[in-house]
Amino acid sequence: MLTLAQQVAPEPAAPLPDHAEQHECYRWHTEGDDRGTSQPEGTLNVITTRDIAERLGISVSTVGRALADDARISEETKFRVRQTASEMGYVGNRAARMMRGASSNVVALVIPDIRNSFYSTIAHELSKNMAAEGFQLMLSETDDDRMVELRHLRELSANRVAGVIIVPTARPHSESVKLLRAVPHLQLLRRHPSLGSQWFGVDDREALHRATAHLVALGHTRIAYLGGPEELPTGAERLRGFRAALEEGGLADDAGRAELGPPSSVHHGREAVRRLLQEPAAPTALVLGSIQLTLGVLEELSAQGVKVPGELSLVGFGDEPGFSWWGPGLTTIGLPIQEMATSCALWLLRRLKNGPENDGPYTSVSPGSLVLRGSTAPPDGKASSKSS
Amino acid sequence: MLTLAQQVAPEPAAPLPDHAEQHECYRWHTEGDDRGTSQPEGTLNVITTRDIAERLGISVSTVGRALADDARISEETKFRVRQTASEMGYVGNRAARMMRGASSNVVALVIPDIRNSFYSTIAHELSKNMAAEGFQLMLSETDDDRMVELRHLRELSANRVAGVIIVPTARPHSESVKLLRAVPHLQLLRRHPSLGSQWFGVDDREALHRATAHLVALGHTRIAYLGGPEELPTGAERLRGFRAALEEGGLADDAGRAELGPPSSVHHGREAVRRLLQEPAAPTALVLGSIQLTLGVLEELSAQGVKVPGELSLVGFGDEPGFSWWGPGLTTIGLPIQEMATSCALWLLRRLKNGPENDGPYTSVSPGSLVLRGSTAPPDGKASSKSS
DNA sequence: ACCTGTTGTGCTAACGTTAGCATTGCTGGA
DNA sequence: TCCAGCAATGCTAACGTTAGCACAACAGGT
Repeated sequence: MLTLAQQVAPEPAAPLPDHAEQHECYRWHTEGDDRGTSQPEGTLNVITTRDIAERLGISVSTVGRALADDARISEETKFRVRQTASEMGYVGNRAARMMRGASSNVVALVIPDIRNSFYSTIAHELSKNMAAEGFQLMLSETDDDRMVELRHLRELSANRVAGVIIVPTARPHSESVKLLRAVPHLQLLRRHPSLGSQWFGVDDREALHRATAHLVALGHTRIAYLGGPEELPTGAERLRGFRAALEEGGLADDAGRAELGPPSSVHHGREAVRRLLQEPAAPTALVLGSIQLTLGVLEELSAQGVKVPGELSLVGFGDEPGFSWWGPGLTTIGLPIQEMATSCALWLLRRLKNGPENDGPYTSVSPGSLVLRGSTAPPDGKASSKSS
Repeated sequence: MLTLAQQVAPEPAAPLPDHAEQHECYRWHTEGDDRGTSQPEGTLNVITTRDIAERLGISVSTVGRALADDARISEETKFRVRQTASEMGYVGNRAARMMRGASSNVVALVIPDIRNSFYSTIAHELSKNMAAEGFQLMLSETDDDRMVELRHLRELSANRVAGVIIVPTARPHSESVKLLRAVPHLQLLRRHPSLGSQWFGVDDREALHRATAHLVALGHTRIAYLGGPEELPTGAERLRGFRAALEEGGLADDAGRAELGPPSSVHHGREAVRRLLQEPAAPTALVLGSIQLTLGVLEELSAQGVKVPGELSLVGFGDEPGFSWWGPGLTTIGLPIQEMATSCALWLLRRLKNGPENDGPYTSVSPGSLVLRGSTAPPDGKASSKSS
């Protein structure tokens, strides 16, 4: 069978190595019989307004104004300029324009990890809304490391991004705070007081409160919570919601068990749930506090063949594609990320258009919802309501 | 119970509306008793080298050289400049530097949709590798629309990005081709001849060939393929692999049935598999040609309660978290996206460092692998090998 | 005393674009 | 005939940074 590489280059067929053995196979073609351009790429001399002006025998100003559709330029000149610009492949230089005081058309999204579907959804909504208004999106991943965050913010500042939407690390560096102060910005999901009071988030406490209360109502008395560390604002809120629900349910202090750790580690989710199940008085119910942890827990429970909700009732976090078909269907905490992201985008766009006017403290809290499926039941093992 | 908003603003508690009813609740605080800075944000006058020079009574050149750690500047001056720069919160203006011929430190990733985990994995790897070398990542989503793609490429060109990694649409606009020609670029996964011969992709044909051959070997004689349109290079290759395997298996022409459609529509996956199962001579096996279609199919089969592999053998595409715990475990086509993305990043970095030298046609083809789980079996219904 | 080299710094131009002001040629009213 | 007014365009400076060249001060060798 022919492979793609062989189709592309009609050289004598050097058979490809075994697929199972290596991951990549490189091919340098020595001759350029390829359909692609033969010009050295990336070396194209860039066209400026001056080039156009010289070609047409007019001044740079006129060219600039014609391209900007200035009213003072005759239609005929405009037409000739535009035509020539197009012919010569002119592309305006935004860096030069920026130096004349214009602001950039780039906004940045600073998040822990784009692979988390939470954040990729946000990135998508943001990108879509921003692109519609002519803005480009810059993506910076912090990996929840404040120094990485700082490095990114330095770069973003140097690039003079017009705005920043950030899911901050637990305790941003003081220089990060300074840098953000010079740019319209918005905190998302997590909130750190030093970064100002523009914040869009979810009511984490309420969300976990409802999830936990649901388990309490079913009659569970040994409930565990597995979530992010308390130093993260979201982690702290979620833990509070969990504890509050236990307290309100009149459960003893030792009824609840909280296991905190890195929230974006699938691996940690697997480890933690394994430990929990091996304990002498293992919990009969488990609430989760992050998507990645949920993914890990689901993997581990599947692997171990734990019966849900028979042996363990489970409330997940977030609502990923696989959650609905996992085991009996995963009861989970659903969050309106898409709507939130859109709101963020619109807020930032308005802020960028209107300037700092009316730019007082601003906060938007979205509530979560409890999506009831089959993974929760009373502790005796009888399945409860099952609906999607 | 208190909500976050109330904690943030100690105003008389206006009770939050019912959570189930609305998605967001806005709060404008009229007074700034917030901990955040009281400076008008985003209005900070930006510091330039000139400001530093004036403060120290030296020339801009000296400041510039001190900051660039030029050997000709005395250590003492360097120290004073750096200190003052830090004090004043100086952040170099990359736009100005770019005008002096320096290239930008931004590379762009142009993809259909970041929500596809395929692409978010790529974005992550790219971002990580690029950030390590001081590059920032710009994200552009095309939604598989060539005009959107064009608009993005225009913006990217205006911003003078240093490089572009692109998953092109089926038939890029001729202006897109021109624009890309001026920038070091690299095609990923999909390949369009007009965009040159730098390409990293997977052996789509081989991957689908193996998946289909696996089903043929099990004894299936009515096999369906559900994948992207033939106009996409990946779509065409996958279809070819599917057909080739059928042919080699000695099956009649009508044994195979190909259903083509939008590859990134989960909804279309659901619809299509529903139609397939209702047909008079419904297929006994199904191979999929995209992640999103696979997600749709899994949802639909779960919802309908179709027995897999009893009633239908299934080979998915990609390897998402949920695939291993879906039903009996999904046999699927695994692709080394992570490794591919890393290779892309390294290639582009090398290209950016070394310039166009040695920049001939280049192609890298990664093979896929068949991950055997429980969703495939002989047509009589007996389960085959089950391993993860 | 002169030349040479070194060290540290300043001056100036240039990158591509745009905004303010000046200039040219023309039309129409006094 | 002269000038106001307008339309169309040109000239120049400025944005912040950097590279090339010039310059000043001083040391060491002849």
